[in-house]
Amino acid sequence: MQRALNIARDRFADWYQAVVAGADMAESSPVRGAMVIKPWGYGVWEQIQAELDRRIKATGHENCYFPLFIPLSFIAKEADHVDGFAKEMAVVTHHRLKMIDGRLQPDPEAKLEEPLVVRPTSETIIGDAFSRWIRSHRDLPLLINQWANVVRWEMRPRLFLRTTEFLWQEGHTAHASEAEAVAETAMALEMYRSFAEDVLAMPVIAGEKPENERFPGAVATWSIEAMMQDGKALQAGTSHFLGTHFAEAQNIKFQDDAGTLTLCNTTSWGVSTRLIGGVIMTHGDDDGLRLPPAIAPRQIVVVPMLRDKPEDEHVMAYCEELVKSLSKLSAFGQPLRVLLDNKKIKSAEKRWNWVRRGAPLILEVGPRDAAGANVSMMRRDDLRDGDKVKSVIKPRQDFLENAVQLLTEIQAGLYAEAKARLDANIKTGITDWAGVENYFAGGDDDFKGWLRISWSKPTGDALEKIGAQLKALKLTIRNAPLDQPETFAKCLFTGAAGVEEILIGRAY
RNA sequence: CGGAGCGUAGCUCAGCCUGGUAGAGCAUUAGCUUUGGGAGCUAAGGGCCGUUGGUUCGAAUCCAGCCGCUCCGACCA
Repeated sequence: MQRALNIARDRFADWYQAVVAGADMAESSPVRGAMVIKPWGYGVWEQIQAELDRRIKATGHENCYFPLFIPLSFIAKEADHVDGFAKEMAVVTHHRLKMIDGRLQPDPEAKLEEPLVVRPTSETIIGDAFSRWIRSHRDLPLLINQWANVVRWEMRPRLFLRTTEFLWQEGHTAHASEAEAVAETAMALEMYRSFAEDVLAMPVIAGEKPENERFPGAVATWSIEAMMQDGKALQAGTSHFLGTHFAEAQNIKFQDDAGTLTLCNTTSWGVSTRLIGGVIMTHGDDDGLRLPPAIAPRQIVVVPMLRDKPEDEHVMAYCEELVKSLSKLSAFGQPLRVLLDNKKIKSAEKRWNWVRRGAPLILEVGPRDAAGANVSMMRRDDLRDGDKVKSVIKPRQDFLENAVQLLTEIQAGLYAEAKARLDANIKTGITDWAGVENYFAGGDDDFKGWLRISWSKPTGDALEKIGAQLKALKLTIRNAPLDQPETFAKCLFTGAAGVEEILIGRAY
């Protein structure tokens, strides 16, 4: 059968790259690990930004912008933070180039007194501002967000999933009490969960990261974890309770109503362009991407079937009117995003381009459709009947009346499909290490999903040991889901009394 | 940074083992045909065969270095 892609999901890594390329979302750049995000990929990011930004503002946060460059000394202030990020830092050491021996290179005369790091995250530079902005309990809570790019010098980049430079949103807040800060962290986590599920149609498990997977410098880290179609986990968003660690390091203090100088409790939380990788690996199929309508830059694409004949004019006029009528409608609280694809390329090619890009609804309109007031409709979420492409002829008026409902159905359908996969592939009931080994035996390519097991939540060296044990099977602890039972089986690792259930699995 | 594989036309790749004038399909351009859907025929354009050096009368092909990409590890949103 002829597919829109020439690689199927059984070669998942190759398939992923084929989808990104086929959907024309991004490409690698001359700089290793840094990607060019192309209009269709960036369009998805703009939808993510727009909707998440609404939610961030609705919960009382304000947007700011902090510098890309951070004085090296700032990073050095929080010891764990240094440990976590030192190995992946881009550093600016000079401010001028000079031609020396015929080669353009940094001018030794123009060496910076203090090197600047390119932000890998902004806790330190925002903390510095917080220490100046906060004086009184009346300045709290301070709720800030920024949309920015960050740089982490990663070893093995993968488009969208792990790039040297990536785009994200980072929330940073300061609070008068620990309880308030923890509540803020929970709020952000819940915002991410609902955003992932309702907007990206990507079901996730929200929970707390174990001690050894925490953000460097955090007291506690929570995450949402999504299951990709190869069974691996993708950490899709994080929320960190930083306690007073950064407040201590950066002197973020306030006078309470009794006049006592007190350290703030701070939080930070973020999601990145990685979400786009998650959407691809959650919803893509062997014909390319399938975009949830809520984030599709174009939800309906109209492809006129032109043949350089006089009736083309009528077809175009009909299509223009159709697009105009559709554009008056609203779905997911926003005006419908409709495109008339009038590029001067072959119609058949247009169709397959939109299939690969994952436009939720593709309408083909030929002379006979135009004459009969019909449209030929393809649903990207339900493209084929066996090997054949399902193209359904519908009266134009019916389509207009049902378009919004249809998009809502597609959104729900993609979620339901992914949710069923997630639920079916979290295995419970394994109670000893031999069972884990046995379950994850066999090839890396086998679909395994995750295990939900009980443990005694060891810390320190005991936890390190478990980490190493898991690592031998390429497993990690993903998180301890928020939703916990009343009673627990014995700890799978130690045999001690269980106190918590955790998810383990392979991850990106 | 370690292990494996790969760099040949815009794209996907063959040719390399066994050295002897640079190939195919798709895409592009032109003409004709076709017209409910990824069309057919004919013709044309398009290559420092990643890069530097070595071996050789002769290198896409053999050898070495370098650069880049992909996969597997270590790192990670």
